[in-house]
Amino acid sequence: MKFYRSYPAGKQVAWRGDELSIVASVVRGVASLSTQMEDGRKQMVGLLLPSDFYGRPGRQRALFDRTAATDLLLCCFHRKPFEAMMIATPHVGQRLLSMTLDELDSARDWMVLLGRKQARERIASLLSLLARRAAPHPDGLIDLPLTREAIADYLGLTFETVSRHFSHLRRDGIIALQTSRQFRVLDAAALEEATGGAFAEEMASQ
Amino acid sequence: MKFYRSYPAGKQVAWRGDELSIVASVVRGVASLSTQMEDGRKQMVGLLLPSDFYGRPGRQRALFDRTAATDLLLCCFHRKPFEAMMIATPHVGQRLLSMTLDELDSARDWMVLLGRKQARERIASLLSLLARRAAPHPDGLIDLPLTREAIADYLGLTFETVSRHFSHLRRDGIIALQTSRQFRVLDAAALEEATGGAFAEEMASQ
DNA sequence: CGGCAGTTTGACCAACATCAAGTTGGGTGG
DNA sequence: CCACCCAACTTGATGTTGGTCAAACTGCCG
Repeated sequence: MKFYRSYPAGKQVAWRGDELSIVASVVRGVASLSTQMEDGRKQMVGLLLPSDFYGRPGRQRALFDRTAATDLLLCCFHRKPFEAMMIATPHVGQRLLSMTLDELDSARDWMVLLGRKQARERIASLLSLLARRAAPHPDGLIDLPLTREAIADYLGLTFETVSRHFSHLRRDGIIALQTSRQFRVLDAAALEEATGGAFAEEMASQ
Repeated sequence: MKFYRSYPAGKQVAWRGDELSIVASVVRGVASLSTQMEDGRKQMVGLLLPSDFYGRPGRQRALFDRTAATDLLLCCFHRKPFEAMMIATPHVGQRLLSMTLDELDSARDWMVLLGRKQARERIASLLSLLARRAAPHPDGLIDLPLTREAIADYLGLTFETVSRHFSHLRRDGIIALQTSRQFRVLDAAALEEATGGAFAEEMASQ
């Protein structure tokens, strides 16, 4: 019933409007959810890191594009049997409800970022998020699983603005860039300060 | 087990961090979910219209402020017994999961609006949303349940920008403003055009 | 050694924010 | 009943942030 699928970095996993025949959870790698407007403007609406779930029990068609941001390994279930299992074993549904509510809170946090934060704050927020969620290498180096363009699409900016503010944060001594895709936090307090305020979600467990 | 509570327009129903002892659904009126950053920047992250549910089964504390945008009537349940009922009758949980997934899709649509749409498109999108969801008066007049400032907080703009673009849409013959809190759609096609693209959510049922 | 995608940086520009007057309209008290 | 008040709204002048356009740089792959 359970099976694995892998996708190379950059590969589109599913398109908006596709039949949603499977649900899945991320085992390794990073996937993104995004939409594109007719004129090409693009907005990422979710970033799926290892352990995150993706799927829409009870829905026929995908509303957003799914892309493998890095090499990606998914643990998949066919949707129909999964839905049957949800009905048979209620606590699966309860667990899924709880995860969905958390995702909703994250989405709302992101709305604050997109609606009110400045470019520098948005980038600091993303770096802070990655520093918390991504497993750092032993030397404190953290992989950036996204290109400048993908970051821009996530933060509602252009890739030029993203690049500029990476440079600013580097010049300010807050982060160091090893390559353009790996960074290190030099001054965690200053980074936190630069985010413009914690996410509401972080208070959830308190 | 079920009881009703009403609040006058403008009244804060609950604050971020409050004990979440009840869950509720909106019977009449409009409520908003919002956060405020330390420096006062405010972002609304959800608008609750009649029939919408609010509450977080399984969560202790509210992460967002809740305010009555208009006079508001809520149908409330104490959280603990409600949670017990969810466990006892699984289809309540399934229904709630489905509603939460829809809300997540709406939130993601709003992220596109906040991240990528221009001021005029944001306002057209909100008017289009209200035209679809709010019951119009027999003569096609639609109530605006929000002040310019609340609209600005929802759309990630300032109230001046909101006011200016209302005027533009009026001058363009797309809408008419009866008072500043009631409008009529004069050219539905042009309004749709001005939104910059449909919400993904609208495709859900297809 | 190209070639090319991804990135950086600069110069300029446009959209929206900010600051600053006015205007409207409903409500209150004289 | 009118005068006043005040919050909500409108409109204008100016400033700032981030977008756009353009050019060069890096590093990886064939």
